[in-house]
Amino acid sequence: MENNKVTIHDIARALNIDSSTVSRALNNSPRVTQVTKFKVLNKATELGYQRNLMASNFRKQKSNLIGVVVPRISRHFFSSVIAGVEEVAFESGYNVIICQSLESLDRERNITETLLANRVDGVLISVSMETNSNDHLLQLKKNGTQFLFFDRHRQISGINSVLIDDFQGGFDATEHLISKGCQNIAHLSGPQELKIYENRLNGYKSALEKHHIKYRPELVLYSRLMEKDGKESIEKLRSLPIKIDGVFAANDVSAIGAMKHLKKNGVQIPKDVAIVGFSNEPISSIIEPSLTTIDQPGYQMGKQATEILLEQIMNGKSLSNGKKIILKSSLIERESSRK
Amino acid sequence: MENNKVTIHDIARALNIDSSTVSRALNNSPRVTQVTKFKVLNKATELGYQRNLMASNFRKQKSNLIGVVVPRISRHFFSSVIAGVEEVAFESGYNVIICQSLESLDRERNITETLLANRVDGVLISVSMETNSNDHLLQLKKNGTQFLFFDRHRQISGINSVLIDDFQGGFDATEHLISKGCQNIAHLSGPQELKIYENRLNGYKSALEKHHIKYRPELVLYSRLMEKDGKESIEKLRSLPIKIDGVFAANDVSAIGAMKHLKKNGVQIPKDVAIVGFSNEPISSIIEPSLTTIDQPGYQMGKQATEILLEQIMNGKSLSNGKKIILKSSLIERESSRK
DNA sequence: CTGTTAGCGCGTTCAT
DNA sequence: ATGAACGCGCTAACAG
Repeated sequence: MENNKVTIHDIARALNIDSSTVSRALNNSPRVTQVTKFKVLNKATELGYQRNLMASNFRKQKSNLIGVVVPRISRHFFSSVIAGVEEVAFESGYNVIICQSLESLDRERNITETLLANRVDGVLISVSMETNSNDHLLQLKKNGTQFLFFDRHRQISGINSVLIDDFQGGFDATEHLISKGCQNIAHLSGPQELKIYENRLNGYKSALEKHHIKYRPELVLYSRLMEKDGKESIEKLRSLPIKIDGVFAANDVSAIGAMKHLKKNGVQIPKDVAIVGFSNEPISSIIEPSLTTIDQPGYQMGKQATEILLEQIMNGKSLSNGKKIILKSSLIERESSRK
Repeated sequence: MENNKVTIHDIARALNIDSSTVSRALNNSPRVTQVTKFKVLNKATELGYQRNLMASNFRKQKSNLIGVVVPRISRHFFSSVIAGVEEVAFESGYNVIICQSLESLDRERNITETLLANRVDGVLISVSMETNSNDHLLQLKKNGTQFLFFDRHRQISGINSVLIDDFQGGFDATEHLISKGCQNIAHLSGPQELKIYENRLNGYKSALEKHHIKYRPELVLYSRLMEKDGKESIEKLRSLPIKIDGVFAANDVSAIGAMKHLKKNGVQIPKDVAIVGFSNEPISSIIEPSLTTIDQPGYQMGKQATEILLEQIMNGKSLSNGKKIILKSSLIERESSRK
């Protein structure tokens, strides 16, 4: 409970040297002799000294903090990304501060404000579903705070992104359904403000075209892809004159909502594979869902994004301008429990 | 790119008042007139002032940071906890810094050191599998840094914990298997250094006793509960003369390893429900695994733990001494795909 | 190699 | 209600 009040001055006083020497010794500066280093280190442990990074960071005008903004940390994709971020950051002596936008633009604005006030050295962000303007992001840019998009990005000149090949993912998902014999394939898409949903939709269209299936706009439903949206979308689809025989959902959450609703109502989608979502829940690989997923390399994405961000921080600027790193996703087909 | 150099002094100068008045105005102190407040606020936005929390925190000797230490953030239980932590912390103006021990004691020590150096106001920790000593935790205590265990705790006098009723969970899981007709139930347990595994094991024993099934020590395997441990445990069990007809795994990861191995080798566990693990993966509720889980309220735990921690921080000390908050888990049985 | 000096930006005395 | 002055703990610049 005793407040740790030991500072470098206390060490200095005890040793009859100057605090700046102590500082240098503790930072292992080459400009101080081994003997004094030794003495200082000893005295430090003797007095129970603990370095005060708050003071050090403040003095150096560097927080050694990087902020990560995600819609919701408990979604496995995002927590995987963060796992990667934390590992790379930790190795480089950075701490990671986590913020959830909870899919709210207001909150996202609030968060960037706080991060700025805390003088974080960099920001990694995957924007919310509501984010349809760039003002808060431009503020980061104007301020000179290094940042980077991952996954859910927006178009801002000069800002790099680490992305997943969403077009290919949408294409693969749709083609997979077609290969299973589906002809009337619905697509649950998200806000077209977000490039990722636009791209997945384009992949869907492209696959249909390749296989000479007519694109029907009424089979594409737009929502914020929450669980209830999946449910409601299924409702709407069932009221159509067309019999849907495959669904491609643009995220896992809506897919879950759709699946639950289908099961609850005992609806059998005729063809074998029904829903394709984007996810990489590890547990899903041991079960037998009628679910094929396009798995996203979240962990890898987190590591890579952080490496780039740290480089930007080092250089005080991005070397590449508005570069997009595209990672591959992989289609994982699982043994279906439907016959 | 222009460095934001605007400080309260710039505002003061522009207004021909003192910086201390500006400081008071910005902090909405009652000891400053409305007129000057107004002028200050206007000038602030005009000059593009941004408060510097680094300086403010340093001056106030308060970081407004709380550190969360988890074994691995990408495990759904932990990311759920963190989601809850972040929400509560954010509302109270605290930032959350995330650290992963990756189940390594060395890393955990390293982390507490960093957190201390960063002068975090409090720490929430769920210890690693390797953690068999308390030195680093006692250091926190000695330092007067408020902290709290959640889930994986250790016994330290005066330190509060938020836990899940592991005894009951183990009991429920085992009794469930018994109700399905299992008689030879194996248990994959973890390091007995950790109370949670000891308690789950005790629940297992207790359920056996209640139903007059003899406890056989050779059916309990101890490991660090990684995927490969699940696999290896199954191997060992198969080499026993006894035919296992049920498995109770003390966590989800080992359960996954076990399941995968069983399926790969086409082993049919005779009875209907085979494995009970601790998890709450949301996606698992729409699929049809031969898996019953004891779901843990991670999100709720995160919120509650944070509330207690913030209270401790407010008071500079814990009001209750070594209190244990016990949350209930719930057994979730899923439609089995085995016949 | 070490000491001296001077802040980083803010909040908090104590005056007035 | 406002100003003057100081210092949080540390590091960087310049001396010597």
